[in-house]
Amino acid sequence: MLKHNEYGQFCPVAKTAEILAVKWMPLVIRELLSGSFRFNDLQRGVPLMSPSLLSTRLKVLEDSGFVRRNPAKKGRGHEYHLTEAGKELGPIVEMYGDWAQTWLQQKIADQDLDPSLLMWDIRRNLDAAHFPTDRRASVQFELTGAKAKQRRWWVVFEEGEADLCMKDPGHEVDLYISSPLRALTEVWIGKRSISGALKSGELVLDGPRKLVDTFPNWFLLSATAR
Amino acid sequence: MLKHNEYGQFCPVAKTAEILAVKWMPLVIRELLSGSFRFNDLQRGVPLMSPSLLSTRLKVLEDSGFVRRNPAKKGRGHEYHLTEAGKELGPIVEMYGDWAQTWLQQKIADQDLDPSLLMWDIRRNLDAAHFPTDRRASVQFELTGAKAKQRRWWVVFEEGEADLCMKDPGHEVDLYISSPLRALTEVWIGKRSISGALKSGELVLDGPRKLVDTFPNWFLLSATAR
DNA sequence: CAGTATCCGATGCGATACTG
DNA sequence: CAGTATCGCATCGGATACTG
Repeated sequence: MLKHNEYGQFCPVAKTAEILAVKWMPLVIRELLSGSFRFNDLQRGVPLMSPSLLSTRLKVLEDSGFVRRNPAKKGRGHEYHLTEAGKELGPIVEMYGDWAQTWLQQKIADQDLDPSLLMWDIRRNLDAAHFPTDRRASVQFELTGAKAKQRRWWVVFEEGEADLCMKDPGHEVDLYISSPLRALTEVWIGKRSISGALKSGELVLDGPRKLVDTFPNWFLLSATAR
Repeated sequence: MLKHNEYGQFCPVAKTAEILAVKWMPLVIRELLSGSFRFNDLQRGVPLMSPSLLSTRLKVLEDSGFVRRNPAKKGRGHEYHLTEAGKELGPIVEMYGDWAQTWLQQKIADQDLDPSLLMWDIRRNLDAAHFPTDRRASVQFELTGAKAKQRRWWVVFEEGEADLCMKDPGHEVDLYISSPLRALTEVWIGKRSISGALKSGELVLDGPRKLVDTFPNWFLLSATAR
């Protein structure tokens, strides 16, 4: 008997669809490709997916040989890594991004705006190596228009790492960044330019010249925007 | 409220997944890409999909602007054609095929063998222009091992067209082709070579030299095999 | 923290029948 | 021929709670 995700066709397209044309699956793979390998990190990339469902999806990928699950090097739990076959799904997922970027230029829906998802994405792509300081430094984001609890975020650069906090870590802030949630999201995914957002006054950078001017060097945009 | 195929994410990958990560959708698009544009023809490519579901999928594609539906030029009903945006899904679907071809080399399951799907695919890729005859010609396929009712097929070449019949059209047969269903399927999708299948004696061509020798010229393999 | 187990409701989708 | 309408069950998947 045919399982629910099977098509009963020998066509290779159908075989791939049995893996990819399943709810959440492309997003799980996107997360794995983007370098998250702990369960909790993966979850942050798909916050609306229940943990049990994420677990079963990962199991399918593991059983099919596209993900390898190993005991975590540090801490408890496991690490999930794409196998070579799994990594080869990368170009497909990238094309998803490119295609949407080209052909779905409609406005981002309000319900798709998500401060924590945005900040998590941003943090992952910050280039700490190009952040012009050698001591610890702190950047505060303020997403105007977001709910109070998700309005302020702090990124702490330290020893080449960038950590994201939802609570004020208490350090002195070196750079203040303020923007409406929508504007920063649109910049992030490449729908509008940094310079345009600055000119319009929506995106505001407040801090020492050195940090403001180098902003585009260490604030990297999403993969599809680049 | 989020609809069932939506993810609530601004990420372009998620936006494409809302279209493509839906059951049957990649196969419907594959059919549209491969040149079927009548409802019935589309159905022949996804025989296990119910017509009502095919209908709703087509409607989604139409409403999203990836398919255009026009009154049929001949006969009743409509023609479904991909828009430019829809056609741009072609490379993605092709990569599905390539990826499976590279990474899913497991044996074709028995339940995936389907004589009518195979013959329909084959017919669509026959190159009538390279079939070496100027009058009407007839080729009989015998799929040994298939159920009696799907065992024999006839292709009639006439005026540069190739027609597929499940019933003996009564013409004199110019070329007899015989093969186990599995062997012909594997040749078709590129898992094994024509010459290998001939040498092993599984694929047998019986007819005038001219037709036998030119077989690879007009019997074209699936897109992913090429 | 890193997942699993359980529950239950919504709905996706397959089957069948029907209609212009 | 070219689809639509209806029905009903299976299952998908979201929510919650729980455990090592």
